[in-house]
Amino acid sequence: MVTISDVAAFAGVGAGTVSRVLNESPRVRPETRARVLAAMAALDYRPNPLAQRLSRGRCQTLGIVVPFFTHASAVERLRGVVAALDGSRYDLVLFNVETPLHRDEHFATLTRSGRADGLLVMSLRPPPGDLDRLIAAGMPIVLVDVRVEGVSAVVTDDVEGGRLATRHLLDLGHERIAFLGQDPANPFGFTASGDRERGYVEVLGSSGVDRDESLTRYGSHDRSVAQALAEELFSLDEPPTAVFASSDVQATGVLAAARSAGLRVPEDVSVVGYDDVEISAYAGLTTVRQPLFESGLLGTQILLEALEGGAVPAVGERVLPVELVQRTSTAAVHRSAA
Amino acid sequence: MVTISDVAAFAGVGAGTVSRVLNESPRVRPETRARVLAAMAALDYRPNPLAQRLSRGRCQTLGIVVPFFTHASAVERLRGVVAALDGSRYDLVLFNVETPLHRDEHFATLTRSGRADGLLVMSLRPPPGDLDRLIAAGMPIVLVDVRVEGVSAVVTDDVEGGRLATRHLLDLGHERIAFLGQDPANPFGFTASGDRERGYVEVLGSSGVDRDESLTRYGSHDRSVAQALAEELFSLDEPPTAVFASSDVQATGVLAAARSAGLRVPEDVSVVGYDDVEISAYAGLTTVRQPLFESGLLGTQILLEALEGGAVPAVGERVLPVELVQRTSTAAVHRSAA
DNA sequence: TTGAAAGCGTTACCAC
DNA sequence: GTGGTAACGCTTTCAA
Repeated sequence: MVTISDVAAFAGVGAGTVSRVLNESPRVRPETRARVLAAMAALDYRPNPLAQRLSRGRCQTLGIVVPFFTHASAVERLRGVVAALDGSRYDLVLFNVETPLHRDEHFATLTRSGRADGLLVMSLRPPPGDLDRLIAAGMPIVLVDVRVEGVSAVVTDDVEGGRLATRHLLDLGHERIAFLGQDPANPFGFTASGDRERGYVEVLGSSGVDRDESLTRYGSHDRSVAQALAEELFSLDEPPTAVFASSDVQATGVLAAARSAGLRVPEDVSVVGYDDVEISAYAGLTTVRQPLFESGLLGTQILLEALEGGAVPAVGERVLPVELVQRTSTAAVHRSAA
Repeated sequence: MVTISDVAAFAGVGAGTVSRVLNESPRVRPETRARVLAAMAALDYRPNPLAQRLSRGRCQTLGIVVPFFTHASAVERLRGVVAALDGSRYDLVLFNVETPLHRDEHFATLTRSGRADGLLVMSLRPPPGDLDRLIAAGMPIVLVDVRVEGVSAVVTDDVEGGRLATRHLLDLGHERIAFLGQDPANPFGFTASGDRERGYVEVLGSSGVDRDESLTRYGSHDRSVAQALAEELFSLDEPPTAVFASSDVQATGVLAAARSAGLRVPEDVSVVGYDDVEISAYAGLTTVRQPLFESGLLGTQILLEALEGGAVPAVGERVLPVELVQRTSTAAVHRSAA
């Protein structure tokens, strides 16, 4: 393994000079630089990243904490992260979270800094103690899809998204609109589904439509779970004429349930999803689009800026827009059915 | 920042002893250990990973090189990788590849070792020069979904997969079977699609069915591209009665094309995919299942073993099984249509 | 069993 | 401009 002092000896200079050449310092005479470069080439020298990192006190790494990274929406966000990192000198290390214990373990190890120079946290609230420790240690942190007082974040307005979906269904004449989402009291403290539900409840209320609590179902993010819940809804004495699912994956579960119940979409039942992931266009799903890719991209860019700037980033919140994307899973309510 | 010598001073021992406690060496008297542990707790000491890595000469990191990591099949493999890494002390750093240039850049930086202690390479052939350099440097490497002489690999038999799909369609009485896949002369040198095509050609031949070259279409992995290609096929004077697509994503494009051409699946046309990703069950797609999750898991386990063992791993090839999964997108050919 | 000290390969400060 | 030389914080060898 050829080291910096080998190069220095070969070129007849000091190690410091080689380092300066390496780091493109202007304080090196051109001829010296040339000699050093020649030596590096001759010896096929590669600086040892480990030594650089220790010496600089930075590990050239961005940590991404993401729950259920295989979910379509998470993958889409990660795509944005990777795009933002492309061409930068930072490595991306992935911390997947499937359980609250997982989350705590990751944050515990991350507070022993040196594993990441900056942190992008998706959808989940870091444990307060660890968060304080990280902030105190000067670790730049950007949140995506979750907000915490005093931390920069890229978010969307989930309540508004819930309103958009519900208003769309009301406009089509639906009144028996089911909501299928995640229990607001989930172990991770995810708030997105609950916020969308709030938008749904709010719009129902302001439209003078009584909310029928029996049309609300909570379950995990699995398609199969959503399908089972939707089958329950469809077998009610007075089934819903429309279902608002708080994610597209769940919405496809609803579509599958409709199919197995012999219901036509959108003739017999309308379905609205949330996210607009890749599968949604294929499924013809009307949905609320949130800019997933952009959220990952922007969050990472903010983080990189903070890292380059050196200073602690100004805390700020960027709100990305949501919009309704109309496809073929929604239509005017079929009055005779009701 | 509290360091190892702070702890040593506090506990009244040498730094070496603290290190031994840290690394669970048995050569520490219990009472000494207790004193050191107390000191660490009192000072809230966290070892600096950067220093540990430099000193040990290992960076506790696994590099994963993966083309198009957002593709469903890649995500599923990554899920296996993450599962295998869960609980290990290794970080996962992700190198996404979208272009041949991308690939070369990643391998070039990786050869300056110190960014990863081991490498898992998916689906693509490392540039020979870099590969030799990496192997010479003693970097453990495991390939998944690709084989290179002299390197450990986890693979499946894609030719056999192609045979399974084709035989299934022949058994159903189809003879005009289209193949929709990737150009064997693609810039990455991906071979999976080409191998599946070989299986297809082979079985057609051995069954005495003439292969109609006009029923072969090549395109990128996008659903929309596959859909367009399938639309071409369906508008032929003598359209195919079945399509074998070399991935499930492409197969769903075929399904969409059938839908837009007014063809019923499977009554008018049968479709077989490949991979068995999550969406396939939802789409009711008959497909050739390959163990994606398992391939990532096993590849990573082999890599970890090599890393723990210290020695260069024995070069070996693990072949995972493929199987036909029958769903509702295939049926006996409708003779009257032909 | 333990302490002292020599690495690990850079960077960065301080003279010259 | 450049060389010499402390750091950086840990692991590990060598004595004791």
